[in-house]
This record gives sequence, C-alpha cells and structure tokens, in this order.
Amino acid sequence: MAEELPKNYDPSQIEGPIFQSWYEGGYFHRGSEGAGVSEQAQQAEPYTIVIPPPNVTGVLHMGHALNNTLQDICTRRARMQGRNTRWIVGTDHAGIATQNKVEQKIAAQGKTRFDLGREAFVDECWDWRDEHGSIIIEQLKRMGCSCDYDDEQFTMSPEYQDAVRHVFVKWYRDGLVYKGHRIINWCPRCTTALADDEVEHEDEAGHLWYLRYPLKTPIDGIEYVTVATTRPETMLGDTAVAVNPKDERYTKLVGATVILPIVNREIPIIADEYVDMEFGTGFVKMTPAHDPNDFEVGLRHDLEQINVFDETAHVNELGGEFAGMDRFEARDAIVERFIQLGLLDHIEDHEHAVGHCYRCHTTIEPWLSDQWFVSMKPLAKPAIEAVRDGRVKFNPSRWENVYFHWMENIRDWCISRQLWWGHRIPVFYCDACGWEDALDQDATVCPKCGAPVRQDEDVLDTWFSSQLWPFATMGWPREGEASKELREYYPTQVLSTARDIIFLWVARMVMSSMYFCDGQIPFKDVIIHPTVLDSIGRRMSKSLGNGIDPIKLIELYGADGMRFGLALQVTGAQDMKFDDKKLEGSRNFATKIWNAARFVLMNLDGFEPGEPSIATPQDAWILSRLATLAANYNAALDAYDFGEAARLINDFFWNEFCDWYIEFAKGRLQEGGESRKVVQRNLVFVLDQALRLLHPIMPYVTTEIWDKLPKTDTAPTLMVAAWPDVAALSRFIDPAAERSVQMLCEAITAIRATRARYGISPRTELRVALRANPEDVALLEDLLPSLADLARTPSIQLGCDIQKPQQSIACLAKHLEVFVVVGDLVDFDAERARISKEIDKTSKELERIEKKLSNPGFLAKAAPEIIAKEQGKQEEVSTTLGLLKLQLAGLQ
RNA sequence: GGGCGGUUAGCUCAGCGGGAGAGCGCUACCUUCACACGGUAGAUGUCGUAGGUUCAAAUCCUAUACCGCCCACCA
Repeated sequence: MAEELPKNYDPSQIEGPIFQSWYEGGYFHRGSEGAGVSEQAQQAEPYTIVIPPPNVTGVLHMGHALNNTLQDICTRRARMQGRNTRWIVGTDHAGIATQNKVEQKIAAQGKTRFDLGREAFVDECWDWRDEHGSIIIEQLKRMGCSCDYDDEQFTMSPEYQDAVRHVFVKWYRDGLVYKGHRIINWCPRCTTALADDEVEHEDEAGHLWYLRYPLKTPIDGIEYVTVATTRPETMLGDTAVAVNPKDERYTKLVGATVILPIVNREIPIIADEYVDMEFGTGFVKMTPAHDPNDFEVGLRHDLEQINVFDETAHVNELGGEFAGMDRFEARDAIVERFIQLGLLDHIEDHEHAVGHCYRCHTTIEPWLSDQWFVSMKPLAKPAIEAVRDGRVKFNPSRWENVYFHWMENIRDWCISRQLWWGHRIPVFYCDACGWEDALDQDATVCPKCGAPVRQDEDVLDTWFSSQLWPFATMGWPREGEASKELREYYPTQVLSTARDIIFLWVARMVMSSMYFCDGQIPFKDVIIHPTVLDSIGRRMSKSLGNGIDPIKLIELYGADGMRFGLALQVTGAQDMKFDDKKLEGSRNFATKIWNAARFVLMNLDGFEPGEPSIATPQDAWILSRLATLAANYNAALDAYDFGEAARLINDFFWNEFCDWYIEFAKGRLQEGGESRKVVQRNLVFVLDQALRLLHPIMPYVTTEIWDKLPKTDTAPTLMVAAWPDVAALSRFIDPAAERSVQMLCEAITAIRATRARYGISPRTELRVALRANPEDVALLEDLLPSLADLARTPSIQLGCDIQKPQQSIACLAKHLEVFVVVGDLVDFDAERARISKEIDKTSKELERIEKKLSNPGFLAKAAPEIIAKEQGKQEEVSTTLGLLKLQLAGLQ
C-alpha cells in the first residue's frame, strides 16, 4: 500500500472525499466525540462556539479564512479532548447590504423597490437569500471547518424573528426602547438612519467659508457679524447666531437681530457655552435641524428647527431658489450668491472629519427625524463589570480598554432603519384614538377604540438581531424542551472576531445576554484576531482590487497549507500583512509531513503493535522532545497563541523528528530484529501523537495519513481520536538523553562542516577520533553507530586520552573534540585562519563573561541560578579557548 | 485632542529583563533507496533615535521620529 503513495501530497484529490467522510460520519454534530477518550474528559463542560454569522450577500474573504481557521482549531481540539462540542453556524440577513444588492438587481430591470412594493420586494430578498445564502457555507466546508452544518441558523428564521420581537417588546415595556425626535446619521443614498458606530469618519480637505450676516440695526458702527462654516448649504436652515457668553468682544451684540442673507429671515444672536471663542470669528451659525450640536443649543434656546433637505439630501421647498438642488450643488450656488451679495468675507482651507455610510460610503447627512432608540447606559453597567471582573476576557487583553472606553461613553442606540428587508418594528398605532403599543402578536384593530391599526413601517438595525445570536440560536426565548439546549450549552466558550465589530456586535451581545439570560455572559473568551492586509499594508477592498480569494489559495496550497500559514501569522499584533508566497512554507510543511509518513509506512513490514519503548538514547530523546512539545503546544493553544503553537509543532516535526530521529531510525530499520521492531513502534507512536496535535490546524493531511497508520485507538477517525495526554507524556522527559543526543548531533554537524570545508564528498568514508571527558565517553559509546552512519565515518576512535591522529583536522563540538582525518588535504593556512577566527570570537565571549563575573554588583544582586549559569559558561568557554589555542599551536 | 499597534538580517516576521532567532531570498555542495514543495554546510544585524531605571536592556520607563489603526459634536 505504502509504495502507492505519491511523493507529493495532492490536496485537491484528498480534501473532498475526506470532508465527505466527516460529514457522513456525523462528526460535526455535538456528541460525536468520545471514542478513546477518558470518562473524565467527557464529563467536562460542553464546548460551544458561535460563528460570527457571515452576511448572506457575502463570499469568503481573507478575514473569514483567518477567523474560521482559528475557530476550527479551537473546536477540533476541544472535540479531541472529549468535550461535548458544537460549532454553531449560520448567516445574517444583513439588512442594508442585502437590500442594496437586491435593489441593484431590480435596477437592472429598470425598477425601484417602490415599483415592486414592500411585499414583493421582500420576496425578492428572500429569493436572493435562497440563491446566495449558501455560498459562504459551502466555502467554509472547503476550508474544512467542522461546523454543525445540519443545524444552520439564520437571523430571520421564524424562531429568530420571535426572539427579536420578544426583545423589542420587553425593552419597550421596560422603558429602554423609546421614540425620539432628534438628529441622527442619515444616509441619503440608502435613505435610512444609521447608528453612530455605523458611520465611518475620514479626514477630508475642505474649506471654512467666512460668511457675513448683516445686523438688522448696526450697533456701534458694526454692520454685520461673520460666521465660519464648513457647510454653507445649511445656512438656509439657520435660526440663530451664537457667541460664547464669556466673550467680551461681543457681549453688546447678544440679543441683537441679524438678517439671514438670501432667505431674509430675522434671527437672534444668542449666547451659549458651546461656542469656542478661539475658533473662527467667535460667531457660530446655528442650524438646529442639520447639526447635532446646534440641535442641542437649539433646545436650550428654544430655536426653531428648519429642515431644508429631503431624504435624498436635496434642498426642499423651504430652500427657495435652491429647491431641488443636491446638497453639494446648493453649496456652490449659495457661495456664489454670497459673492454676488458681497457677503463672502474669505475662504480658508480646512481639514475636518466627514462621516460616511459604512455600507455605501456616501457622505452622511445629520438629519432631523423620528427614530427609535435604545437607552444604553443601564445595559452597559453590568456588561462593563463582566469584563472588569474577568468573566469575559479579551485576547489580546488590550482590547478590553477599547471596550471600556466605548462602554463608559456609550450613547443611545438608534435602532430604526428606513428599509424593507429586516425585522419590522412590532409597534402598532391607532390613528383614531392615538393608542400605541409594542406587541408580541400582530394586531389589526385598536384594543381601545376598535379602529383599524397600522404597524410601524421601519425595520430594526441588523445588529439589533445579531446581538441575540449566541442565545437566539439555542432556542431562546422558547421554554420547556426548547430551552434545554440553552441550559446545557450556554454560555459559549469563545467568540472569535475582527476588531472592527467590537462595538457593533461584541459589546451588544454582552449587554443583551446579561439582560435577557439572567445576567449570564454570552462567552468567556473573546479572540480579536489580526486584520488581514495586502502585502504592502493596505486593507483589502473591492475598489483597490487587492483582495485575495481564499478559495484560490486552497487550490494552490491546499486547505491545510492555507490554514497553517494563517495560524502561523497570528501574533499579538493588530495587522497581518499577507502575501500568498507566505503559504509556500506551509504547503511544503504538509508535503514534509506526508513524506515522513510515507517513510514510516514504507518501513512497517514486520510491525508489531505495542507501547513505545526506549532502547537507545535517541528513543529517549525523541520521546522527551515530544513530551515537551505537547506541553508547550497545548499551553500555546490555551492562550490562543496560534502563531506560537504552529511554530512549535513545525520545528518539532521538521527539525527534530524528520531531521534527526528518522535519520537515526534508518540504520536500525535495516538492522532488523528487535531493534527494527522498537524503532518501528516509536516511529508510529511519535507520528501518531504529532498527527493528533497537528490535526486541529491541518485536518486533511493528518486524517489521510492517520487512516493509513496502524490503529492505536478505537476512534473511527482522527477528528474524534483522543488528544495527547500532556501529563502522561511527561514521564518521558529525560534531560540526560537530551544532552547526549545533542552531543551526538553536534559531532555529526562538526564532521559534515569539515567535509564541506575540504570539499570532501558526503560519500567518502572518513576516519575520526573523539576526545571527551570520561563520563561523556560513557554516554557516547552507545551513540557511535549513529555517528558512523550519519557522518559516514565507519572508523571511530573514542576515549578521554586520545591523541590527535596524523593528518587530521580538529574541530570542537560542545563538550568534545572531534578529529577528522582528511589525509594530505590538510590546508594549514586555512585551518590557522579558521582557528584564529574562532579564538577571536571565543576570547570575546570569555571576556564578556569574565567582566560580568568580576562585577561585584552582579555577584551581589543577580539570581544565584543566573550566576551559576554564567560560571558554568565561563568554564566551558575557557576550556574551549584553551583547546583552540592548543590546536593552533599544533598547526605551527 | 485622546488611545492603541508597529519600527529586529535584503524581504516577511518571532523573541519582550540575563549567550541576537525563524521562514523566504542568497552562496557552495548533493538528483544519497521519505521528501528538490528536499538534504548538507555557510554568509548576513550600531534590535527607529535620544535619555533613564537596573549588576544586566532588543526586552522595563520617559521623550521623540516615522508607518498604520481606533475613538472624539470645535463650527
């Protein structure tokens, strides 16, 4: 069988069938774990992760690829640890995003949503969802993600709609949801309100226009006041000019009247603390309907709110000659009129932050309208405490500060959206008697007067429904049987996501969970993973065309290669510059694993199953290294340090198992007999354990190989096999074996280096002599066959009083001298040069150590073990230096 | 205006108080019976800058520069 394995691992041939076998085996469901796992492990707490639900409009991008890799690593490890494991998957209806897509689609047929009408349009959205909603789920399967696909959730399913409605009604009754008439962020392209955190601010180069507003009656010869504005078009709605009450320059003008140019409205000069005396002229135009600050000032001074824009940000009928103009056309036209009137004082360049819609990037218009809000302060308090006292932990922890900062300065949340696709607000109105209520069930007639009622036209912010994801996907608020799941699996363990939705989503999940689930947190750990940027550090975006398609990467490097490569790059930093070249190493690692396994499988004739056993120092060494790896690797994963975990296992597998243990094993496999059997068992054991450790990151290649290995477990497939037992493996830790094998490896390396220097072919057999102290000689005796084998030195002399052979080169490995007989090739000049250089380096090293050890401060204050270490080093280095000097002298 | 992240070998990045590391690239040799997506041996760094703390600083502190991100109602 083994001979049939190709040299290169070909993911494209293997991934599909393996995924199919996982799926058909039912291993993605909770309760699939358990084979070969201790009862204790099975009794551990269930392990649940909810996926951040991708938008139904979405396709897999690099952020998803990274995020879902991390979640799958967590999920697969927990499953192997025997925990009752479930990864809840599903999609988000994504209100604005989906509505935009569907509007684009019908626009191609020359229609708007108003042509279709609400009901038909929503039907179109559902059709869209049915057609596109499964794309990303299929892509998750390509990645190998072990989600519970048979229980796919959707944020608009009938059950989910009930949950959303329940929340709204409860908050309405508890007075946390209320309707307000105020300035909100309005997207004139999406024609909907947005929450504060759905607005993206960007600095833009703009202008400050200094406009003169004439006084009705000149005061002390002053004929006009000059206001500075970045938005001249809003002057149509001005209802006052404000100055700071402390501004002595203008005290006499407070209470005066100015004539608003063009519109010729008489407006007062008022005094309000809001005005910054240092900025501009000290006069500020007040437009309560178009600026949130002016709105507040307006409330204090009872100013009229004049809304001069319609919902598409065109000037409305109140704008006189400018009516019908787009806001930016109106800006130019109004500035032009001020010039004509001689009232434009001057213009300055001015950089300022401008808000944009996070969905379509249109400039936001602050707009006065009636909207629904959630009162956030009472919700934030327990959510702050949950993080403060560590019930919810952020990883990396610094994100907690970001969370606190937002939570402590939280403002009420505008939740109504003027869209059709979404959860319709369950508030009903009776126009006849003025009755209004939020209802769990639809109503048609007024309970008070019997007149027909109408439902609120607006829908809820998508995040209003997303915030319920961890518990609404588990049957909440249903009772009885339906709530069993929630009792068993809630709260979840880990939430992994990108930093840009800490406020939009993460914080709100904590708040809503604590409110609705009896103060329970929704998850214990939050992983904030790095943002994937392009190779020169830019965000990946459609407009830049610099995005990378993960499916392409899977085709090129295999799902395992992509996953490993992404995991490897997860460090504490906030960004990850990505380049597909970076995955080459990970693909090569998969191939390396494949070939190591091929080697093992090709050498299993006569294999007898059994426990690993220690017949040589190399056996002890590799088992010791494995035990250390398992402990460190497991700890790294516990700390969500995926990059460290990937590095550790890569180094162990490649640099220790492949480079040395397999090479050591070759001779013993040839030898046959008991020697062969022991090494076979150890190879299989170490490979098996390494595959288990690797499986969460590289599920496909490990499964493929594990299936071919002799069974060491009753588990039907690797993904439900037992996770290596770190505590049990620790019995293999053996510092003495690590030291002797290290000595061996150094000797081999020294001999190979000598060959390279003298151009001696690796095939040429050499004679060597080794000189070491007596106890090391004893250790090395067992290792000579390996040395002979790997250094190709069949003739070895070993002892503590060996004489340097004729025509030999001396080289030093730690703790021993190696003499390589090179015959008449010895190049005395080159050797002298080399040794002199070594002496130089070693002297400096010794000097540094001696300086340290002669420093009284060091001796007095450094930790004793550090001092002992330095002393040991001093001895070692000075011995080395002495030997080098002898060698040099011997070459004269 | 406030906060955060980054600055280490040509490139990408680990290391985050006690001997400067990896991968890629580069040089030489090796198509050796697991693997050329490989092996062996090598070369490569005033650890952004300036101060400070410490017996000891790439690592801690303080400034500062540059790159990037986030929050913030100065028109």
